[in-house]
Amino acid sequence: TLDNAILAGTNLQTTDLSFSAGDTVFQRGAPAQLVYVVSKGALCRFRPLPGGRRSILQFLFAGDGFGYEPDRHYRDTVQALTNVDVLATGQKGLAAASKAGCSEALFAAAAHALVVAEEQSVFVRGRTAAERTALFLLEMNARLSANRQIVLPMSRKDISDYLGLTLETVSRAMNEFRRAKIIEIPDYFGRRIIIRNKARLEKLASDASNFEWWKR
Amino acid sequence: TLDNAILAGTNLQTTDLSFSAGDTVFQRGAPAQLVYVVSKGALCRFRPLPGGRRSILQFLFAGDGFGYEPDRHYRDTVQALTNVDVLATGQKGLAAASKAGCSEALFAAAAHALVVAEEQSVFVRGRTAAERTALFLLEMNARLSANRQIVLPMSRKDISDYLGLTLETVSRAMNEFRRAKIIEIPDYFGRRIIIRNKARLEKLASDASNFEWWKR
DNA sequence: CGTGTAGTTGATGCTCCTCAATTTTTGTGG
DNA sequence: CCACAAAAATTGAGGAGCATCAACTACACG
Repeated sequence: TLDNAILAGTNLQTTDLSFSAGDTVFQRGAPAQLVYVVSKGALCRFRPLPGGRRSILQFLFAGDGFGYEPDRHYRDTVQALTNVDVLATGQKGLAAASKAGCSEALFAAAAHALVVAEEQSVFVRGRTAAERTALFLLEMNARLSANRQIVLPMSRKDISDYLGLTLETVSRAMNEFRRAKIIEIPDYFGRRIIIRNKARLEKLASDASNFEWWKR
Repeated sequence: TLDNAILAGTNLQTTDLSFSAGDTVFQRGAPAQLVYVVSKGALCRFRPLPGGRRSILQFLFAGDGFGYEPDRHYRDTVQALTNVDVLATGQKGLAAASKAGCSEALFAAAAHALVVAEEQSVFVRGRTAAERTALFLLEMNARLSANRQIVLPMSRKDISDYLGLTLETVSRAMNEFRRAKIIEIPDYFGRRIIIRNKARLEKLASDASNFEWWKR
């Protein structure tokens, strides 16, 4: 949301770009040249960890911005989960623009992004696998539900790297929800999900203090 | 560090305040009226969790700022760990000051605070108890070591709430370090600590990608 | 039809949490 | 200064939860 404000406040020249599923938009450590906004599709922003694991910090959907860095280099890697269209513009112009007029809005956006990041770090702690999975489903429901069903753009491994679990544990948690009639997973290829009992899901996720931190 | 910049950029009237060990400076949910900077002593900023547990987001030492909120209410509780002196000023004047001149510096500070929060959330994940404890000791070493020894102002419980572990696990980890001659714990509860083998501590903490994220 | 991929399911073990007892240090009152 | 209680830390035994390893199933692709 910080990146959104940065792009919104500018009337700079932008470029349309497309990536295929699996493409890397940029890698951690590369010189930070562009700032992006998602037009269509889904991506993830992550940090590679020792041992072939990843820590996924954020899933990115239409309207989400990414790629702004206070320093010269990208701190995370961003990869496309599906085919995506993005809007990009250079960082150099942005620095000038921020000095110009819209720095008040920029500060508000940065402060808000900080709040979101802290809330997220609170909620990952000390929670059980079921609680985190329930929270994840509610978050995805809020962001990409269409006529009462969710189509997850990410694999079980992606979810597990986001929640700090293994893909087996995520799979088990989801199928326990299914057996308990809380959700439905129509296809065997388990990406389409229908929430049957949102109240119970919220109860599971609750205890987790504020389970609505992702609402902007 | 966000709060620091906010106070640094202002020439507002400030008040000196003192708190005793254990005092609550403000509670989550209370109307946010003041912004603070620590002059002397140590505090912690935390979120109460269901089950009598806490998630400690930050330990605060001399020079650290806290209490700035984009919204009307404090999102966390802040408690004094030792006797502390703080400097405080009202938030109303700050809003005006930020609109005036120093918003560029404010944005930079907010963006930097965001980076720190994200780095921290990465490092809490997926690490073992020993890795986290090693990281904690290195962080405290960087922040409050005096002639080669650290005097921790916080209890084992505080540390465990910061690292997302139990106090027993923290105690065990520390004493394993002691047995392995990595650190020394002479006396005075377990609060005085001398690092004997910093290299090995860093090796333990490493794997944890960037183990120096706390250096401003 | 095979091959590859993503997901599910099961068995086993390790790490850390829980509960409980003991030791060490601090503080208080005689 | 010493005895006593309270607080903080250490240590141990047992158990819960998740990771790991491994097999198996359904679907997609040529």
